[in-house]
Amino acid sequence: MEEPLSRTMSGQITTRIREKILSGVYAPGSALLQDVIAAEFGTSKIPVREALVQLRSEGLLDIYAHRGFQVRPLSAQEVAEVFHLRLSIEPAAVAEGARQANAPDRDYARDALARLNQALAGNELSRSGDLNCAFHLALIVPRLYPMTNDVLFRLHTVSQRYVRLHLQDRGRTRRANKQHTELYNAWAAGKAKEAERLTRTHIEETGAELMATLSHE
Amino acid sequence: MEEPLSRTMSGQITTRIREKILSGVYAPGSALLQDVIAAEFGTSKIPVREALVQLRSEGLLDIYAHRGFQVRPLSAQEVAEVFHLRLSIEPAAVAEGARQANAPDRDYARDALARLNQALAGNELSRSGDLNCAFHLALIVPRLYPMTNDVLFRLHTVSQRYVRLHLQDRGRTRRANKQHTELYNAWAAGKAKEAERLTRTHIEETGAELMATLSHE
DNA sequence: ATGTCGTAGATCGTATACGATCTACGAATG
DNA sequence: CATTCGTAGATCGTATACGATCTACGACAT
Repeated sequence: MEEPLSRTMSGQITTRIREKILSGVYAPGSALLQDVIAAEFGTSKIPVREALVQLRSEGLLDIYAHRGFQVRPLSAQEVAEVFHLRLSIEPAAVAEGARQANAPDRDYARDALARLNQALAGNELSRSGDLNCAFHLALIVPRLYPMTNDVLFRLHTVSQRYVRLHLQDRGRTRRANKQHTELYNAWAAGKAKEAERLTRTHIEETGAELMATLSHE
Repeated sequence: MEEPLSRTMSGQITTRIREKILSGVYAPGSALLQDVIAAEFGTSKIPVREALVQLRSEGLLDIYAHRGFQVRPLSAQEVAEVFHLRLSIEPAAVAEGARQANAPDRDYARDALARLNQALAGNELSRSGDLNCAFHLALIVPRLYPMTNDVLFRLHTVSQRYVRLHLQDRGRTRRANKQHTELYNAWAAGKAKEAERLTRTHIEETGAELMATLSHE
C-alpha cells in the first residue's frame, strides 16, 4: 500500500524534501545546504541538486547562484495570488472535466475522495495535503489537460504550505469534507455548471480562511 | 549589448537548449542524449542534466527514467490548451498591471516593445520570440505577481514553438506589431479595461491563426 | 514458428574528487 | 576612524569515474 517509489534517487528526494518544506520541517526562509541534505538522505549532492532545481520550479524555494538554496518565505501576498490564479483556472477546468470524464475517470476521482476522507478521519495531516491535491486534480481529468494539470499542481502545492498552518481546525475539516462530497456528486453526475460553482465557492472560502488566519498572526 | 550570461553552466546551457528546442534544431519527438549534448557544449553531463530537469518543468521535454529525454511532440491540442490558459489569466493580469504600474515599470515595458520592434524590423526571428515574451510579461509587472509571471512565462515559452512555425508570414508580423502598440498605449495610460480587451483579442487572434496553420499542414 | 531467456552494448544515474565563488573578518592604509 | 584589501573557511558548481538499468538481438526451448 506504499507509494510506488520513484525509480531514481532524484525523484525520491524531490518528494521527501517537498514534504519537509510543506510540513515546515524545513522552515520558511531557512537555508538548505546541499551537503547537509545529502548526508541526511545518505546520498551524494547530485540527486539533491536535481531535486532542488525541480522544487524551485514548483515555487517552493529560491536559488541564488554560488550562494545556496533557500526555502521561499511565506507571505499573505502569495496566498492571495495563488488563490486568485486558482479561481481563474480551476472552476472552468472542473466543469470541462465533468463534461468529458468517462467511467474510469469517475472511479478514479471517487477513490481519491475516499482516500482523502480516510486520511482526514485518521487525522493523518501530512498525507491529507497530497490526497486533497490529488482529489481536486482528478476532477479536471489530467489526461485531457496535461498543462492545466501541471499548473494547478504547482498552485495546490504552494497553497498546502499555508493550509497546514491551520489544519488542526476540525470545523474547517468537516466543512471541506462536506463541500468535497457535494462537489464530487455534481461532477460525477455531469452537472458541469454546478460543479463549476461549487469549485469556485470552495476555493473562495478556503482562500478567505487562509488570509484571515495569516493576517491575525 | 550581450545578454548577461548566467553565472553557472547549468543556466547557460538551459538557455541554449531552450533556444534549440524552440527553433526546431532539436526536433519535436527527437531523443536528447546527455553525453552528446555535453560534448556539444564542451561540458560534463551534470549541468546538462540540471538544464534538462529545468526544461522539463517548462513543458519543453519529457523525461523517462533510465531511458532518456525526449523533445515533447507538438500537437494542436496543446496549442488550444495553452491559449485557453493564457486567456484565463493574461487579460486580467495585464489590466491589473495597467492599474498598478509605476513610472519605471512603464519605461521598462516601453523599452521592451522598442527592442521587439527592432528585432522584427531586422527580421531576427530567434530573438523576436524571447522579446515578444518579455514585452507581454512586462505588462503584468512581474514585481507585483511573481507566480503569475512564472506561469505565463511557461505558457509563452511553449507557444513560441508553434509561433515560429509560421513566423515568415510578414502580414501577421505587421498586424501583431500594430496590436502591440495599441495595447501598450492603453496600458501605459492606465486604461485597464481597454488593455484587458486588447490583450484578449490579441491572444484570441494569435491562437486562432496558429490553430489554422496547424490544421492544414 | 513462437516465445523465453540471456548476453552485449549503449545510455542513464550517482559517488567521489576537485576547482571556483562567496562571505566573514582582520590587517593595512589613507 | 573609515575604508580598502587580502586571506581563510565554507559552500557551491562541475569534471571524472563507476555502477545500474534498459534495449536489441540472438540462442535455446517449447
